[in-house]
Amino acid sequence: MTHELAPQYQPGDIERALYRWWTEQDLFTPRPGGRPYVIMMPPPNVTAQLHMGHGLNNTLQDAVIRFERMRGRQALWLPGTDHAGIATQNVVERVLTSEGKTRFDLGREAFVKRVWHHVDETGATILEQLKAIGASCDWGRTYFTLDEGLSQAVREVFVRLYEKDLIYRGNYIINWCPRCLTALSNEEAEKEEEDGRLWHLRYPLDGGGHLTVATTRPETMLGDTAVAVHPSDTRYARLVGRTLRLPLVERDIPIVADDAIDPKFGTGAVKVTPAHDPLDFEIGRRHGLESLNVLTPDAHINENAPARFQGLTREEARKQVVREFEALGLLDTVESHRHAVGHCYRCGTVVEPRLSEQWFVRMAPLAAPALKAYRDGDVRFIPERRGTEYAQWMEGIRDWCISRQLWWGHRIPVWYCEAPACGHISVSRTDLTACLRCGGPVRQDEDVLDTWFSSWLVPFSSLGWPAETPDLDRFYPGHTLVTAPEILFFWVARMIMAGLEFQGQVPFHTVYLHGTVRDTQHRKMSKSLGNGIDPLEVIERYGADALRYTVISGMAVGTDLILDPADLETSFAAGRNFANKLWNAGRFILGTLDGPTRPLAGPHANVVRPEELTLADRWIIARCDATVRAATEAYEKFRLNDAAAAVYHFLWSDLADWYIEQAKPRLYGSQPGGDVARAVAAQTFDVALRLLHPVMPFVTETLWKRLPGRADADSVSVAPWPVPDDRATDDEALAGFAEVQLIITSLRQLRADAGLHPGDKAIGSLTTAGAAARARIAPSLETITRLAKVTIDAVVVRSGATASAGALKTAVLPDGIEVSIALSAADRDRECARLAKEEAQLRQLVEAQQRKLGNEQFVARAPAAVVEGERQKLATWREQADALAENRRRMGCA
RNA sequence: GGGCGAAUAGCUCAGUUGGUUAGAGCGCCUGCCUUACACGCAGGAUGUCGGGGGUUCGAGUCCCUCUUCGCCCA
Repeated sequence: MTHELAPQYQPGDIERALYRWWTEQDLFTPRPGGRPYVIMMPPPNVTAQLHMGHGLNNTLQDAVIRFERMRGRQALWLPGTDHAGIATQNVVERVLTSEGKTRFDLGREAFVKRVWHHVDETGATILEQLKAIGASCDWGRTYFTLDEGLSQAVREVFVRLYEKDLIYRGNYIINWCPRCLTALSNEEAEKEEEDGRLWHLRYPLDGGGHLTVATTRPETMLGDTAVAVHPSDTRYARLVGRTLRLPLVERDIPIVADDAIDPKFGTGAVKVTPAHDPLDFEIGRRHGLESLNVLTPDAHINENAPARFQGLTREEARKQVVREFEALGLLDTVESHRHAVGHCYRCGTVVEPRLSEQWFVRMAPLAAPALKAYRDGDVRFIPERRGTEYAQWMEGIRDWCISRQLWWGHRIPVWYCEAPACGHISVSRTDLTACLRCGGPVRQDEDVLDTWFSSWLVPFSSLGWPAETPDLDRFYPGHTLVTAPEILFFWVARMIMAGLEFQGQVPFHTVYLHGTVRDTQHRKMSKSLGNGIDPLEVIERYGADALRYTVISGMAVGTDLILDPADLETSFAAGRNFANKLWNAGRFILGTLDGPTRPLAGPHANVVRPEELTLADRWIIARCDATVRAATEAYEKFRLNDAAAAVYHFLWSDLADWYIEQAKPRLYGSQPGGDVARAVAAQTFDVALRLLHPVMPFVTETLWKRLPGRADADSVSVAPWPVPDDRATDDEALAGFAEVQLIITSLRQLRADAGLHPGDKAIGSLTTAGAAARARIAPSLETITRLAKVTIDAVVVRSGATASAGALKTAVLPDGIEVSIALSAADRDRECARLAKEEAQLRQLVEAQQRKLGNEQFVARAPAAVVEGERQKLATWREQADALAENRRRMGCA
């Protein structure tokens, strides 16, 4: 069997074939039986290419779903793709630009056709790429947000909300991207702190003098229709109601008093531009001011401004306005000023607040139940603090601008009557050709809906809603959502609202928001910075398991994942090395087996009886059981890094470094008890493979399938999850083998300190203070001498007379155990110095401990068990220190 | 401006309700191709737990304060 396995694990040979086998066996379709467990994949953009963010997000989801699948749940991980309105339209428009065309050259119909063509060609790419990392999705249920059914869901929701008066159309200030030429929601305009300036501009008063206003955006003064001050501001009280002459434009504008003005900001007098600022818009409404739009959709000055400004960009206009104020002597001071500026989340362009007619969702009625669900504990966040962000957002909820001036997406299901006297607005689940009121000709709204307006429905639209399907019945509500914190408001919060509104239940109970992938300078990985890592390249070089291990072990709850794009070796070698270690441990264990092993438990005739187990057997079984408990608890708490670390330590340190090495003579076959050692090795390895499978599915499956007794169709991905076994708990074995390990390690230290060549056997001795310790350790003498490469004849109870004098290098262990190796005379002085140093360290500890125990307060107030523990420590250290002193005396140290 | 979080070895992070001599992985140093693995084995070095103050018998852990960094909202 062994000859089939190469000495080094070659993931490339194995992964692709194994993934195909998994899907052929249909292992990722929910298996009837257990309770459902559903994870909705955050649908990637249909045109996206896999990046580390996807790699991280989907690895975490896969680990969770594989864990639950093995625990016997009907595990559904539902994949899909998002049509991503702006992003996808941008992609295709860029292609057109390279052909020297615009979407307007093609016209709407041809353009949309072109986008579909592009999506059909490239759409499946990212899902195919997810297969490379091992994603165990149910591909048979894959959806696309523009599919017929999901589009029907969008219409259903639009109509229902409209009929409940939760969708309305209105003229408001929205965030406008002058590059994408569309409205954005508040969430899509990302605020960033920037160094700007505050210009103080003088506006002449009628009848002489002037009023100074402060602004961060001088160019908007072209659209000013008032200046506002706070009503209680005594500096300006007498000016309210008077008129100013707006410079450059030469328009008369009033001075109004409004509570919204902050008297402490700037001069306390604020220019009011209702068409270009949300606050100013409200002020304008209250005072009946005109809203004068001075910008074109692509942010150039329009015909409402004086001719010399028309056609300038907003940046050019700003300079020009400031120049002219300066020339007129109307520029007061200019100070630097930090402020938040909105940027388009798709293209980064500075957004323009713009007065425009759009469709909105009235959010307050939807937010109230969503907030209550959180407060009631129906939905929880990991880490918890994200919940407070969620609650804050819900409390300050603002209406959602859902119309987009794009062509790619769900067209708004609204038809305007063109009959002159009617003007009715028809909203419909089906396409209309006639007005619902008068039967006259209709024209459909030109705009499409925000992509998130379909994403927020995914937890049920992907299951067939609005149709009543078995899937909806079976898989709604789901359980866990694993996603990035960036889309907490965009997506997660809105899904909760939609779930409550349309299904009456939250769509999932746990939201795990993981960190962000960053480079070593803690910058977010991005295409534009060029600091990204290509997951497919990592998989090519290190294997999918290595990628997954690195990502999971670096991803503690609440932290970011730091990777070095310039040094993949540093980031990913650990995972590759671990896979290889596992491979070789498996290679060795499998090589020792020539058939099924004896069972360790159960009502079998050939079951291994407890008295057949050696100390090492009992120890590894107990360690294995402890690892089952630790790993299971960690997975349950989404502490996947802890789960990975627990199994890593068990496999590498406990099983490979200690158990296999200890058991080698028995495993090789010639020694008695070989069948027991083989049974213990094979079965603890089996458990470890199952525990690790959610993290490293490929290598674990490959090895697990080769264990004896497996049928061809068996897969670890649906093997039962290991359960803790109280009979395996064995504190005596844990302590007993730990003592043996300490003795071996101490002897190795003595060897290394003495500069012995690793190949040479040292002459040593092992003494105890009493007979009990001697009896305990004696059975492990073979293990000790073999693993420490020391010749020791017997464990001896020390007495004054037997204390050996001369050039011995000695280590003093707890419980009166001393180990020694023979030392050449030349090394004696060095050894004396080392002993003196060690003793001094112990004496310090003893002193500190005596102070602690001499403190009456401590003895009186600390729990008795703690005090007793501290007494034990003092005794041990004192004993060790005394023994070291005795050694120095024996060796004749100065 | 409001709210929240973080600061522990060179790096990335653990450290559960205060109670071993503060740990792991990687990196580093030394010696080894010991027939599963050099993607390995054995050994080693490294921390005023961000600064200051306080509570306590006892503080990396709790409280206050300062500094720095990050996140969310305005």
